[in-house]
Amino acid sequence: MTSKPTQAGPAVPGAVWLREPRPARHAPALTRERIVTAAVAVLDGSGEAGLSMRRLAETLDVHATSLYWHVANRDELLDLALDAVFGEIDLPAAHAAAWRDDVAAFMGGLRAALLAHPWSAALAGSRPLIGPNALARSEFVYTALAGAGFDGPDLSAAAAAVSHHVIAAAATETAWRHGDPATARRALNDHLRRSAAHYPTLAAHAPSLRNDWEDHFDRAAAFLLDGLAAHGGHT
Amino acid sequence: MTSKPTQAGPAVPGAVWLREPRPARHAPALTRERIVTAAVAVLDGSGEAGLSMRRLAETLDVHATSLYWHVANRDELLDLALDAVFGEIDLPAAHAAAWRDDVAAFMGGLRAALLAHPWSAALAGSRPLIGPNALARSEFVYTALAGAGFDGPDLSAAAAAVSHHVIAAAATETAWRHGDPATARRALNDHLRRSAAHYPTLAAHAPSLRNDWEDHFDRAAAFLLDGLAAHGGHT
DNA sequence: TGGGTTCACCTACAGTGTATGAGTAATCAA
DNA sequence: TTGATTACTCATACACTGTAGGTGAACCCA
Repeated sequence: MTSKPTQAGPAVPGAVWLREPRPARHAPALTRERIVTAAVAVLDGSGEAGLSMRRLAETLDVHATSLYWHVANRDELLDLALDAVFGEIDLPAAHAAAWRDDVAAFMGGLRAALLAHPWSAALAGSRPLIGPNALARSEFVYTALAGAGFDGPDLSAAAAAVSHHVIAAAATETAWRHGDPATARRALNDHLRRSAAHYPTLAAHAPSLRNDWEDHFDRAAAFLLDGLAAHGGHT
Repeated sequence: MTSKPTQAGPAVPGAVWLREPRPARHAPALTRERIVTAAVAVLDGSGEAGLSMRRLAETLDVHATSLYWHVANRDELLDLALDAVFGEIDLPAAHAAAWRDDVAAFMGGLRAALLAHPWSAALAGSRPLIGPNALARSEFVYTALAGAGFDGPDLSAAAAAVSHHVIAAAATETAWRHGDPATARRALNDHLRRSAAHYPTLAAHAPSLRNDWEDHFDRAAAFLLDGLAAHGGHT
């Protein structure tokens, strides 16, 4: 009877985080870490659909099935890659005097990391973010908002609102920028022109839309932050 | 030389909306509409990964390649299915006296539609929402917010903030509820317990998290709406 | 030295999206 | 009514996917 991969179990969502990486006895060729960084590189170059186990293995000079010793399946690999992106968010070591600065720093850092890896925002919106790096960043927002006076369900709601806004905005931005950027825009304009009677307000404002993404993001973030400030109590 | 599918072109994102459905001369077996509703049914039953062209064709008593006469490729089919979900949002025919009621109605309707089709929220976050149904709903929010005093870039930023929050919240909710709901939660708790020292605030609040999704959603929505109210000017 | 573990490899399978071309039935022009 | 054209379905085929199962070599500890 051969050895069974007892660690790399079935494909239960979120189960990666219950599993330690294989302990490396003496510098094996493959490591979970090496695999994940290679996966991020492939994802950056070819997007989510462009990551196949065989192609990833090729970049590591290894056969595809060897990856399954270190990673249960492709989906878990995506979890790990995504958490690696969260690891790139760098936050101030100490909290600022004003909670709003902290939250703004988090939003900016998260947005930058997600935009730097265009595949990541869509992924972040579609699965529980419970990797260690994601949790560490969450902790930062939680403490910042707790300092603002939030507590209990309001605290988690506020934190969720902040993350949600950044992730969704980054996902929309990357979605619009992907591939031929003119196409989606032409489709939109075409549609609006043909039925401008139905969408008068939209038609009047769509052209100004989608020009300066960062400005767009900042305005929306300001709305949210002002709303939070009204509830938090503290300044 | 056989006829070429001149309409169903290459896989350019957003290009579905530039293409009319095939004109039905006399009740053909397959219709774009029939395909899309069947696709929604399969998606509802098996999720995004469960939708294959062959399986969809089977439910229509048709061969897989026949679908490509009416739909360019799988990706466009997803675009169409998603827009069909947006079509299920029913909004008040006339605008309410208070803009906030309109926006709240939109948020509730969108959330309900996305949750009714668990595959849809993740999809909505990952592609431009420019289908006719999506645009019609956008128009509603735009006019409501315009009535609140928003204009120019602020208007589109406000509208985006509203949609973003609903989509991201619905995506998170469905992601957590998918499959074995206990697993992600156990992974989170396990992680928090093992390193509670690193995540004190998170550890203190996580248990209360993820219980009442609707309450969670409403609180966050209130934060955003209050923030908008502070900027809009009008009541 | 022997036994057990670690881990990369090979083979194989069922399934995927979709390009291409052939075939059929309905329509239109004459 | 005839012939040509279009609208549409089907069949074949290809390159590629994730991953289960088993094999064998290198290493560790006894």
